[in-house]
Amino acid sequence: MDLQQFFPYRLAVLADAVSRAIAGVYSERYDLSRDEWRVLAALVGGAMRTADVIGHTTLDKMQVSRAVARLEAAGLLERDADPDDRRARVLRLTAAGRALFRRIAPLAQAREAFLLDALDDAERHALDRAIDKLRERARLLERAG
Amino acid sequence: MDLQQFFPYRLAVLADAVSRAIAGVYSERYDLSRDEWRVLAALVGGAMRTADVIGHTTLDKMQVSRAVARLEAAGLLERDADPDDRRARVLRLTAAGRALFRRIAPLAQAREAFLLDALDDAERHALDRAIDKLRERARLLERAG
DNA sequence: TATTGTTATACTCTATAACTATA
DNA sequence: TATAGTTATAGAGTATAACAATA
Repeated sequence: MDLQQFFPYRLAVLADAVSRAIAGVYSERYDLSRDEWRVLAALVGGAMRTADVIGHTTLDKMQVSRAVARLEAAGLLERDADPDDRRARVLRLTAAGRALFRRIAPLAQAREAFLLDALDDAERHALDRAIDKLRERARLLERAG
Repeated sequence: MDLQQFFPYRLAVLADAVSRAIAGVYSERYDLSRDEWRVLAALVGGAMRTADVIGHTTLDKMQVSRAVARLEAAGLLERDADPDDRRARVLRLTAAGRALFRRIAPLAQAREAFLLDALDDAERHALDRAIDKLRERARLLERAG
């Protein structure tokens, strides 16, 4: 067995490199963590409850809670009580939060485009389908333990 | 910008799921960390120096040093002085280390096969090429910072 | 002086669970 | 009694650098 050819290894190495490449546009310059960036991206489309952010991000409730606390402290996000269920919180970006996202998103998208430019159309579509299919199978294996 | 459709996000989510699926075969059952598993896999082909393991795994010298210390304590690996350069160490799996790898590798490869079975030949080849091309571009972006 | 590998330290992340306030 | 979200805490992983031995 050759580690270099082992698909899960190659995928992990690639994903780490891509993550670092994207983090480059938000971590040092804007002092955001990956989780904070994800919460920002989830909320830029509009306000939602913590539980909905969890559903949109693969973050768990603690990760969201911490990311939200830091974003709130930085003035990028507000928490309001949900009138329908006062245990819940409605999360909403502030103008500053939206402005920050609008500065970062084009840089992140430019890097995404640069990455995908390496692929031809057939490769891009195959990759797209492969990601969905593989994720489904990985979920099955995870459940198996 | 939709996070669900953002390629780096989808890739990270997939790679996490695949990593957990593979870790399932070595972490709980055999109490190995991902780094220890990688060092084991790197050395199963034969003895090599710490520096060579670094080159074969994307681990850095500290990660290798710690993984090696734990594997040695578990009797899975030996460290010998390198006669050519007495600063260096030659790392070599013990019989127990090789036996452990031979128990785990088929399970890991079965999971890899199960994942890749979701793809047809064209998708598999496209994915293969895409991984190499994307990794190269990601490296360029990382250097840009 | 530079390099191999180890150790130290501080920092971040993660996982588990206890907790508050509602329902 | 269950759920939404927060806080606490311990463990694992990460990053930086100082260090000993050797080149």
